[in-house]
Parts: sequence; C-alpha cells; structure tokens
Amino acid sequence: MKVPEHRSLKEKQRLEREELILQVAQDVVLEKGYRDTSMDEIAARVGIAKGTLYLHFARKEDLMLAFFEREMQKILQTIEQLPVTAEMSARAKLEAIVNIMHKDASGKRANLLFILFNSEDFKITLQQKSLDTLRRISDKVRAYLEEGKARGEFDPNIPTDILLNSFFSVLSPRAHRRLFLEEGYTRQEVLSCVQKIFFRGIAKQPS
Amino acid sequence: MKVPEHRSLKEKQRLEREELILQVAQDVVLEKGYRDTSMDEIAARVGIAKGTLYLHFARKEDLMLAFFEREMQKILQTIEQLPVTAEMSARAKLEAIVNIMHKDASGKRANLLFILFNSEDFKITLQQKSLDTLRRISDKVRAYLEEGKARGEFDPNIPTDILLNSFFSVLSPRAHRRLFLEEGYTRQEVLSCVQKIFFRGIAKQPS
Amino acid sequence: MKVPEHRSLKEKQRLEREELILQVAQDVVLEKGYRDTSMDEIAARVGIAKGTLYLHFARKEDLMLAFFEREMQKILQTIEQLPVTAEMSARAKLEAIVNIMHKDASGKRANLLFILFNSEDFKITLQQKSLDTLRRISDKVRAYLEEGKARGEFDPNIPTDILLNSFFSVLSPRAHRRLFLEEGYTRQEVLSCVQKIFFRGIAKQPS
Amino acid sequence: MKVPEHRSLKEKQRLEREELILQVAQDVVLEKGYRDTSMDEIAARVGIAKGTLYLHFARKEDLMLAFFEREMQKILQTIEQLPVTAEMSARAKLEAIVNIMHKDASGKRANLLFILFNSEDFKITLQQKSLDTLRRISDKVRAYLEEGKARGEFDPNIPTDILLNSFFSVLSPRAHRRLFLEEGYTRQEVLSCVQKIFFRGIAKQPS
DNA sequence: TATGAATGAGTGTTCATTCAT
DNA sequence: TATGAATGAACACTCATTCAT
Repeated sequence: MKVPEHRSLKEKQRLEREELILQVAQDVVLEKGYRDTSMDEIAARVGIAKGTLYLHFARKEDLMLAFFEREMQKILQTIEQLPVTAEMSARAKLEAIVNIMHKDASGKRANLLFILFNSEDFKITLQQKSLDTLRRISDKVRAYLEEGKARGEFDPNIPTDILLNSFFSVLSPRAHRRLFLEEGYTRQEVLSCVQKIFFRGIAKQPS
Repeated sequence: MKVPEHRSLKEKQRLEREELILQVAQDVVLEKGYRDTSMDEIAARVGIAKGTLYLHFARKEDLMLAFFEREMQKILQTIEQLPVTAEMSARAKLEAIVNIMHKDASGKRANLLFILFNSEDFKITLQQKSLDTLRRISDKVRAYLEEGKARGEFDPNIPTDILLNSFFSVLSPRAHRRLFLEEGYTRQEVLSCVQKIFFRGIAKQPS
Repeated sequence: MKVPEHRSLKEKQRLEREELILQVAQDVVLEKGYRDTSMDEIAARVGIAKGTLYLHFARKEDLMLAFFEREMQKILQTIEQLPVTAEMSARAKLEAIVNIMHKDASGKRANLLFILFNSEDFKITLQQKSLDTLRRISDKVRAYLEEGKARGEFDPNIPTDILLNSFFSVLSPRAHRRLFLEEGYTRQEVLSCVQKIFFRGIAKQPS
Repeated sequence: MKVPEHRSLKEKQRLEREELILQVAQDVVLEKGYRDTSMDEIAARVGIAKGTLYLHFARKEDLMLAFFEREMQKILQTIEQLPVTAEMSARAKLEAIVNIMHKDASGKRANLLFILFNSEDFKITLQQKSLDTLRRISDKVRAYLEEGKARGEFDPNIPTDILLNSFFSVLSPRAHRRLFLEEGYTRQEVLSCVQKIFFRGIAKQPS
C-alpha cells in the first residue's frame, strides 16, 4: 500500500515542479520573447539548477512546446465543454470562445494562441500533437463560422479561411495590448468594442 | 568653399552607402527574422567589412531602428502627399493609406510597420525620432477616423484609440500572411475582404 | 554465530551484484569506448539506481579499474594454471598464453589487456593492486622469454624488455582488429600469421 | 604593389598562427587524448581567445583533422621523395620509411599515423582527403611488401594485408613508448631491435 | 576612413557525483 | 541499504562589438 502512495507523492511533486517550470517559462517568454529566453534564466527564476531543467524537458524546444501545448489544451477543453444549445446564434458561440481566450487575467492564453497561430515567427517546428490541438481549435471556430453563414448570420461572400484568420488576429489580446497597458482602457471595454467591429463586419448584408 | 563641397560629396557617398546597408538589412531581416540576422551577413551582402558597418551604426539595434525609421518616413511622406479632396469620404482616405501600406509587391512595408507598432516583439527601445514619425502616421489615421465619425461615416460610440489600434492590427499584412503563403489567396483578395470587414464593422449603425 | 552468516550472505549478494556491474560495464565499454560509457547507462542496463552504483564503486574510474583488474586476474589465473611440462618449448608456453588472451570469441580479454598495457589511452592511474597483477602477468611472460633465451630458442641479443613489449603489442588483437572487421580475415588466420612473424622474428639466429 | 605585399604579410601571419594552433593542439592531444582536449585549453595554451580558434577552424573536428592531415602529408611527401634505387632491397626501402616515421625527436608523427590507422578509436569521421593521403601511404608500403615477396625477400605465404597491418602496428613508436619513457632504452636501440624482429619474422624461409 | 582579426560573454546541453528520503 | 532527483562544472560553438593597422 505504501509504494503506490509513495510513488504518487513523488509523481505529484514532479508534476508540481513541472508546472512551476512551465509557469516560469511562460512568464519569461511573454516578457522577453522566445529567443531571448535562456534556460539559465528559467532555471534561476525557478530556483533550480540548470541540469534539473533538463530532467523535465530534454530540450529547450520541448519545454517551449510543452507550455504551448498545455495552454492550447486548456483552451480546447474549455471550448469543447461550452454549453451550446441549438438556439444559440453562431455569434454567441464565437463570443463565448473569445471570452475563454481572454478569460485569464493577463490575457496570456490568447497571446500564446496567437503566437502559435503565427508560428512561423518561431523557429519551433511544432510537433504533430500540438498541430493537432491547434487544428481542433480552429476547426471548432471554422465550424461555427460556417454555421453562421448557413443560418444567414454571416456574409457568405467572404471565404471562411479569411474569416477564420481575422477571427484570431482581430480578437487576439496581443493585438490590443497597448490599449490596456498604455492607454488605460479595460480589457472588457476593448474586447467589447473589438467584438462589435468584427461581428458587424462579417454580418450578412441586407440585400 | 571647397571644403563644404568636398564634405557634401563625402556626405553623399556616406548616405548612399547607408541607404545600401539599410536596404540589405531589411532584406535579411524580412528573410530570416531579427534574431537570425547577423552583422556578419549584412556586411558580407553589402560587400563591406564588419568594422565599416559599425562606422555607420554603432549597434545592431541602431541599424534596425534606422531602417524601421526609414520605412516609416517613406510611408509618412506618401501619406502626407496623398491627394485628398474635400469630397473624399474618410473611408476612401483610409483605404488609400492601407493601399500605401500594402503597395510594395512583397508587403514589406506593412510588415515592418506592424512589427514596430508591436515593438515589444523586438528588444528595441524606440528612439524619440522613430516615435515621432510613428506618432505622425498614427495621428493622420486618427484624424481621418475622427473625421469619419464627425461626418457620420463611422460609429461614434467606439473610442478612436480602439479604432486606431484595430486599423493597424486588422489591416496588417502580417496578420494575414498565412493566407497568402499557405492557403493560396492573393494579397488583393485578402486585403479586399479584410477592408470590407473592418469598414463595415466600424460603420455608423442606422438608428 | 548468526551475524557472520548473515554478513556473508549479504556479502555474497554484494559480490554477485558487483560481478554483474562489472560484466555490464565491460560490455558497454567495449561497445562504446571509455568516454562514451556513462554511469547512467551502466546503471540502467544492470537494472539498479545510479546511486547504488556508487555504493559499489566510488568513482567511474574505480569501476573501470575494477573490471580491468578482474579480467587481468582471470588471465593471470589461467596462465598460472597452465599445464606446463619440462619438455615444452618456451615458444609453446608463450603460444599457450597468446591463446588464452585470444580465447574468448570476441577477443575482449586481449583488448582489455592491451588497453591497460597502454594505459595512457585512459586517464586512469592504475592502482597498486592492478599494477601488481599486471606485473605478475608480464613477469610470467618475461620468465618464459628468458627461459627461451637460455634454451637457445630465442635470440639472446634482444633485450628481454623489448621482447616483452613486442609480445604484447604484436599479439594484441586490438592491433589487428581492422583485419577481422574490414578485410574479412578470421581471427585464427591472423593470429596464426602474427605468431609466426613474431616467433620467427625472435628466434635465435643460426650462427 | 603594396596591396599584394600587405596581403601576403597578413596571410603569412595567418599561417604562422595556424601553425601554432596546430602545434599546440597536437601537443594537447598527445598529452591528453582526443576527447580530453578542449577548445578552451587549446586557446588558453596558444594564448588567444576561444573565438579566435574558430576563425581558423570552424569545428573541433576540423582542427583535429587538419593536424592529422598535415602530419600525414609530411610523411607522405618524405616517403615519395625517398631516393630509391633498383638495387635497394625491399627491406631497405621499408626501413627507410620506418626511419621517417620515427625521425622527429618525439616520435609524434608515428603516433599520429598509428592513431589514424586505428582511427575507429576516434569518433572522427575522416574526410575523404585524409583517407586518400592515408591510402597513398599504405599503398606505398604495400607495394614494397609485395616487391619483397616477388624478389624472394619476404615470405609469400603471409597475406600482404597482414604484413601491412603488422608493419604499422609493430613499428609504431606508440607501441614501444613505454620502453623509452620508463625503461630507459633509446629510441634507436628499440627501433633497431623491433625492425630486426619484424624483418626476420617476415623473411622468406629457406625451404 | 576602412578593415577584419580578435575578443569574450553567452547559449544549449551533458554527465559524474552527491544526498535527502 | 537503495533510490533517483538534484547539482554544477564543463563543453563546443556563436556573434555583437572593439581596435590595431
């Protein structure tokens, strides 16, 4: 009976440490960017030796991918658990997704998603797993966009690819960060305006 | 009297070389990204010694800032020389600006502008001069946005700051790069759709 | 009375494990070389924790020395148990030693012996114990060489030190490894030729 | 007129520096072995910064190969310039080669040749150029060995491959280093005995 | 002024060794 | 006693920056 407990304790500690590393890595990356984030700095901030970092993640790339993947998984899970009803408009569903992406206080999540979506900026070769998760998220959005077109909510003349891309770029908090940081707007305020612009912009035009 | 001429000749040569360096730097940065652009490569491509590069730009950062500044100056000048008439709608003026930003075949300009506007991507602290140019560009856009509001073209309920920010993020080719590169859309096609979304989105709503 | 038994049981287990470690270490070293053999890999292959390895051998070097020592001991024992009769020629006795050194299918033994004899290849300072064993082996060979000289079999004009050194370097399978691996000769064939060269070479010249 | 001079001066300095690096690298490798030779140590011993080392040799491997190649070239050139006459016995020619290999005071050359000939010990993948030089050296020896067989000097029953391999392993000073270093023999003395053993050993037997 | 050789701090990664449990 | 997580010194290699010529 003790061995399993012991193991699970160790395993728990391991996961906690891993979580801490991921959290710190994320902070540093958001602060300094991918290339300026050094394994040295992550280790120092976590308060462990550099070698210990490598017990958890064999390569810098793996660490980076791990936290991207983790964030995306969280988003995907929340999106898939959204309580959608038949009566909800496509816009309402998409707004729910936007809210999820902006939910966390710092907007980190959406930043990461945006970064990933424009992943060519990184010299990271996304692994298949991450690409899959990413694909599943964007497929969900795509499905709602097409549903909206079918229902006559959205303009059918705009290709869904373009709607999809605009959805992620327009609604990314990254794109609007300056407004919170320097101009004193609240997240909610900005989000509300930007959503308004986007959904009006893609709405089906009265003939 | 000769000295000044001599100086101005030298000065002219100096400026020509500087121009060449900036052009090359821009190419390399757009090709490889900021971090993967080395002073060695720039010097080699220009055909001068590395030391000579440092006679023109004391730091890598300065070189980068200089070519951002140069691009912005070009944009600013074109914007300021736009033939605007009283009858032109604010939207038409803004569309003209968007066209300038996307004018060059490769979309380099707008990429650079966007990059700068989100300058935290770079470890660059913009110098006062660059900030001024940037400010003047965005002031022009801001003026047209407010003109549009005053004329009843744009929704007065959305703060101009937010419109301004959306203008730059939505219309940046960077945000839509994937669509050209991977999905096979043409620049013109994407630009047209995205403009449509944006201007519909910010249009004054019928009461 | 129980304690000693207990101890000797433990001791026996300890020795068995030590034997296993040495066996594994030897395999890995012959497979990958000294520098590319990691304590991690040895522990993993043995199926114990790395810390446990260090309970048996305080340093990597100690482990390496231990298995050299062990191999040399085996060789020494076999050499000392050789059924030598008065009628046997010195050459026959030396050939028996060569055969022992090459006996195991893979030539591991002789490789190890050669490596040790040229121990500068390793950053290993041989411990006294190993040096003793080594000395006893080479003394045996030296004795037979001198016996051969005394009997008129070998050329008395060549110093025994030089004969001894040539014996080990000429007859080392390491020196001839290429011939098996790349040229397709059999061990037996090469060994036979090399022995012929050596014993002819050191034979007493007809006056 | 000045430019060429200037260039050749710089070039000369460059070559001198390179020579110095190679000399130091060789010393360190012979002292510590390939794996224990660090670029840091080489740079420190030469008295230059680590970066400077990389101006001359892009990779550690390149540096190592460069000095192997250089030594082999020297040997090859000397071998090819040997004054051989039709009357010289094959043995005399081979002895001349052995002398070349042992010529330099320290015996470094032959050590390097031996190391290379057993190059599987190194994780170096020999470049084609080095392999060619090596091949040309051993071809020369092989030719003399076969000439000796044809002339009835050497035993035709021993395959030339085996003779060749024995030539290099037996006559390598590496194999006999102990005798100089610890036993007090002179190089000449050892060399003479070892040659005697080898050439007697391979001599054609009276039928 | 122009050069490019030289610098050295910094990077990701490995691995023998230690030590709390 | 046995574990394996943690350590940190060491390594090969890069590149912005300097400086003697």
